[in-house]
Amino acid sequence: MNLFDPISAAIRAQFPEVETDDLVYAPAPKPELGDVALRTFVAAKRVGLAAPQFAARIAKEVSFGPEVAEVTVSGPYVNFRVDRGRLGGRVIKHIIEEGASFGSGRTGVNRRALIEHTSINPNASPHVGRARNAMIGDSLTRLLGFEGYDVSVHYYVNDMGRQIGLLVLSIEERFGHFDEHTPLPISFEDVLQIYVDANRRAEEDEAFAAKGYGLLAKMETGDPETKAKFHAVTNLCLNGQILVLARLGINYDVFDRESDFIRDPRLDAVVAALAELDAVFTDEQGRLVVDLAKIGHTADEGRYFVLMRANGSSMYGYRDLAYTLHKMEQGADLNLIVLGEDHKLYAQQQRMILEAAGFTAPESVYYAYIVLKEGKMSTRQGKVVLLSEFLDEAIRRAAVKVEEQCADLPEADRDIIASRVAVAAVRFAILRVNPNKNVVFDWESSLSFTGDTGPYVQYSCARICSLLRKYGELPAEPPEELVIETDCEWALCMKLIAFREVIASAVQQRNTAPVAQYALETARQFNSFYHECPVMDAPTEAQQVSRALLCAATRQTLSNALALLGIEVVDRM
RNA sequence: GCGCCCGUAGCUCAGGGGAUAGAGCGCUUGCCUCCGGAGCAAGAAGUCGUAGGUUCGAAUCCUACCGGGCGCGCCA
Repeated sequence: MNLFDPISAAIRAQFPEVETDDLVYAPAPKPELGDVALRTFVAAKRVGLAAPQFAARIAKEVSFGPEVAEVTVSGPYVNFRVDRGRLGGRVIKHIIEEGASFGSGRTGVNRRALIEHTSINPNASPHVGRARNAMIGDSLTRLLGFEGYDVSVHYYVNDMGRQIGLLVLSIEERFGHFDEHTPLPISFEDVLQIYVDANRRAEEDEAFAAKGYGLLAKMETGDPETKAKFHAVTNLCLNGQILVLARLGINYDVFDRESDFIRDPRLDAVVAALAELDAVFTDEQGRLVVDLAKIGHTADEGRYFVLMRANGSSMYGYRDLAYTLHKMEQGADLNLIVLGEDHKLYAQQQRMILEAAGFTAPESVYYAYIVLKEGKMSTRQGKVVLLSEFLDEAIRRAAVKVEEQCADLPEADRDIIASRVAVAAVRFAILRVNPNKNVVFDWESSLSFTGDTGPYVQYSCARICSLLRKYGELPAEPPEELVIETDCEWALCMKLIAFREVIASAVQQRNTAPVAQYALETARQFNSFYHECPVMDAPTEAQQVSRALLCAATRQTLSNALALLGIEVVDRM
């Protein structure tokens, strides 16, 4: 459904050389100028006229249908006054018919997508910086699902590595022997401090650090006892992490363990292909190294990529190649991976290697770090704001507010509302910022419930719910034409229909931040309408129905937008 | 040093070739006998990092510089 198709068709009837895509519509900058503005720059070029001349000819020569009430020219712009009731009616009807899928471009129907995100080291409770990855990944998952993709969410469990080795050592040292079958003597919450201590000690105590590597080497050879210990520790951490993330509504379909990709037979083909190109060699110290210069890398920096250590143990990047091949073998139409911007070069190197060997790499989505005022977060140094603490505080603050607003509701209901509001605040604060920007973490602004926040959008929905409860039943069949007399009703209609373009662009850019921005603008537009236009007390019944329908369509649109951000609406708050 | 990203109001952020650059927070002022004040309306606040260039038109594209973030051979 394209609202201005009739206008475009009329113009093309007169000027056949103009393409539909050349005709760009936007709300007129001021309501006095008209309802819709057409920019003629592109189309004018096509016709071979200067934009102002072309605009004038459109106004004079084209005969428009009943949708258009008035045409005026302002320089290169053609401003239309349209039949608001007719077009608005079409918009509302469309939204109500589409319901929860209003806005979807259905670009993913009958297609499969695989997305990997979060993939935190299973060593401690996640901090809000890591959560940015999870939220972006989860939001993209929802967006792809909305578009019709069958999405599978993968979490790569890095259950190998020196850091896990150090953790295992420390726990064993302090609490004695354990394995996969005896319950660990510690809880998830204890791990962070143990991890911090272990890292500090490894810096000073060389023997300790070496023991960590030793454990890793044993792990790599498949020693069952070591494997059991690693699994015990990583399971504890992973389960704890999953629970925290689930509180934010983030879930996963598949957990892939790094330790399953040691010495993967698929890697032989990759190394053989690289050897064919003379791009892999064993260096003087016995390491297996890729020379990326042989496969298209131009800079000196990052030219060499080590696959295996001299002692024969594999590097993370080597195992990751196998994992990527494993993911690509699933045959999804779209493969995404969400990575911190510190992984950019690494991901490029992986891509180069895979493509040189005749495989394809997933598409990367990057995000910049959330930093503290004091500098960047570091789990190793314990310099973090934990996601669970952040969420706890958000819930605490939301509960206070819900208590005073919804005193009549049972406690269980209030708890649900407080938790949804808290999640809205937390997710919105992070998701609304474009991922390529650093975020300086601030407790106050990210836990605010007023202004440009998730709860503000939720509040707008709750307000509509309340209003529609009082209004009563909406007509089953919305009328073809609405009564739209004020500028703010019309502006709201225009805002609602713009949702589809926002989604299309979000899908294309793999970025849901604009969806958050859109939700804010729409909520603001609605609240403005709400204060200016009474619904129940509108002068005529036709007007009451029109406005009530406009409210319902707004709620649907906001609810769809919030759903993509992983935020649930509430009918009271 | 080289590469990638960012620089817009006091602060946090939108806008990423087109009409007078927009929000929120904070500040000033109105609005609850009125559908929810987690709200609305208005005001003050900007050489869009700097300097060149491309264009009918640049916050937006290009180049250089400045400032910040990230990365650059046996961490993951």
